[in-house]
Amino acid sequence: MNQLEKHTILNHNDYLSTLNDPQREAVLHGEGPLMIIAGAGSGKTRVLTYRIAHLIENGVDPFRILSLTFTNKASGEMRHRIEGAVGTEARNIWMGTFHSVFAKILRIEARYLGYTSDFSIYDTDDSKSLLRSIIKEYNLDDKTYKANVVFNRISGAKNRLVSADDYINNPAIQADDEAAKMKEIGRLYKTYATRCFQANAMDFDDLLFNTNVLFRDFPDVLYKYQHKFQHVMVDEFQDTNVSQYLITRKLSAVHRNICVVGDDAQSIYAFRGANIENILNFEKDFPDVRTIKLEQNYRSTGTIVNAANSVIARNKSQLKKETFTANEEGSLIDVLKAGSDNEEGRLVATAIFEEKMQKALRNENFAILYRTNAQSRSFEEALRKLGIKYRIIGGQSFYQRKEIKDLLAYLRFTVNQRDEEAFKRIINLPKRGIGDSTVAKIAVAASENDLPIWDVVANIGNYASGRTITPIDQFATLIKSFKILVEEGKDAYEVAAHIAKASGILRELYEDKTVEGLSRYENVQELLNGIKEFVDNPESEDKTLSAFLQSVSLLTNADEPDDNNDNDRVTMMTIHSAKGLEFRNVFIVGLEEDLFPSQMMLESRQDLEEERRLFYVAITRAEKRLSFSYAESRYQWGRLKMCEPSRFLLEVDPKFLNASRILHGPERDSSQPAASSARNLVQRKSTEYKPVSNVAPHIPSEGFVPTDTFDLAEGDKVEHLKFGFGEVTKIEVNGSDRKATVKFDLVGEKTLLLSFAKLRILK
DNA sequence: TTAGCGCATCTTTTT
DNA sequence: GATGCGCTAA
Repeated sequence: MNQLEKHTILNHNDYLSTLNDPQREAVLHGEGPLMIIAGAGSGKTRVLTYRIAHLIENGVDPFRILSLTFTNKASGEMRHRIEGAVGTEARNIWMGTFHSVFAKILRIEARYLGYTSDFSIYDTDDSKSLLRSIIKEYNLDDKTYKANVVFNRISGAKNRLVSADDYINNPAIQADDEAAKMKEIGRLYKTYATRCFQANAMDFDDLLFNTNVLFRDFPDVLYKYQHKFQHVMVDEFQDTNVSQYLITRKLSAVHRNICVVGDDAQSIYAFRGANIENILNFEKDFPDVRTIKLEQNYRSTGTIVNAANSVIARNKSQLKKETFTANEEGSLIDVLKAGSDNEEGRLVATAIFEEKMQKALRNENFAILYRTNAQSRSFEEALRKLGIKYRIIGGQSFYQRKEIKDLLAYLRFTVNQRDEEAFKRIINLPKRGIGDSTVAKIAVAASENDLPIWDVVANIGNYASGRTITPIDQFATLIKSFKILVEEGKDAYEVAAHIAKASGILRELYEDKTVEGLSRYENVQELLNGIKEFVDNPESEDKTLSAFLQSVSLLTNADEPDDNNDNDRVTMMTIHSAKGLEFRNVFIVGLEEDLFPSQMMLESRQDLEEERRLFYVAITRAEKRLSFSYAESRYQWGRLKMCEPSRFLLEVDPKFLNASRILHGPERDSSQPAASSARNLVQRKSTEYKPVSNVAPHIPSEGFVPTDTFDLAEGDKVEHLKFGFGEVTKIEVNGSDRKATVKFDLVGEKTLLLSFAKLRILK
């Protein structure tokens, strides 16, 4: 470290004086286990940053600090801030997400587990696609065995460290599956695991599962890392699952310097196996733990903090914690009520526009938070119309686009010819006349001769004859030529640029002159630029294609290629990805029953508490001003759905709501859903309906009537809040789905889901 | 045997 | 809005 850098180190007085007592105590805590229960906005990241800086100042080698987070965003932010405090030494800290850090370790130790260090990482799409083909091979009904469900069962098992054999031999699990009429899941799990292994591939859960196996079966390896990491820190501890917790516990068993930071009120990943119990178990596993609570909120106004507390207080399971703030009261929470999703978009966009003008704010001061990614559309359109720049985090991320995944599949297959999913993706791309049945034949030949698929492809002449031989042979030659580049030691960019051209991917996209084709071409170019950046970045020590793939497969939405110098944008994202962030003004939108709280969550887990914590997380993102919005109807799958306001609106203590300012825009909505493909437009035309205008705005002051159940019969006369008078022509009951077709005087026939419909029966 | 088209189906959240 | 599946023409 040079003199100048040393100068940037904060001295004790500088930073300690800015902390309150519990914060300072957490920073200065020396050896031994430490648990920090940190409420929202309590300066948690600052404490963690200073703590690490303090350790380094006191002589701890950065190489011997392991700091784990959940998102790339969070770890990038932390690294940046530590660098600000201690200089470039911060780069040496082992810091990253659980998945990226342990992927790195697995890559180093791969041979112990029978993998090579070039192993592929299957993303969720790869996993599901593999499962689909296994389900097909077993001739199981894909209606009962849905890839999604099977995948979730397997994932859940892995997160509890249940191997395929454990799964099959566990009577309780088997009884469970039997009850769900899916007793073959164990077999599917076993085959899935085998196929992943044969493909030299790990899925996301394997990265943690296999780390556990590595540390369990190879004490020497465990010993090495146990001694290496003198200090272990875990951020967002409430979101760790059993698998993650066991890894960190093992790693810190020698030095016992483990510091976990969490807030049980913000645990929102139970669906991924997160286990609040970990917080409770922690005190059992480390009886000498020092527990520090950070309860003062520095982020939000009094109104926001108190409103958040009024919501979370309804949860039964929680640790004792009193969050408070010394900040100003601030303004009340606005409630925006819209007639449709498009109008909701306009109301929010207008509110942003006006607030921006009045208070001279920047776009980046605003965030729109929603429960599901699909909700972003109406806000995009409205913001665009007002000329407000925005960015969307998440959703269909850059790395999930077809053209990107296609090129990445080529790169993956070049590095790892056993990667079955990559193979399936590229064997006939661009079209070279190798169809499904040919691929199936290759697979048969491979399993008959007990060889990897690639061995058959590379020597296709020995296994088949006929017309398909030529294109397969050409494909094999192509891949071999790519491999040679890698072996010659060319860097990731050189290889990738060559592959993009030689594979024909670029040419095919270039010839597609449609708007979509153009943007795909640009996306591929952008990926190549990204690879160039990776290669040119002095921080990446390993510039091989393999290293690039490892880093890129763990990137997701948070790490979109940046639009650089243009950061003044309104941010839109799901509440899940908003955790850890803060914005001056926040809009929580789509506050409708069954959307937020999500219907699925209520049906499958009966867990309203997690949804409520999610609401709590959303509220506490706001610094100065908070708005809620909901729509009375919204398009879903090309259909109009009637909505009830969310019960969560009622759970906020009304004294924090600005009920007098409930906004209601004019309903002159043509409600044309955005049509991206002509094909779907034709399909949608048949269900098109004419909107009705002028619904009397009703103000939810007293509360909302809970959804009624109706005893409808054909021939009943009904009144609908929005469509007027009508007569029921048909009733359909399909499981929990109850649909009524009603012929309205004004708008013709409508099919309504009864749970959503605002219907009144006329006697 | 492959490629292309129309149809049906399913939607939570993330690494 | 997106994706998989099955039918049909070449």
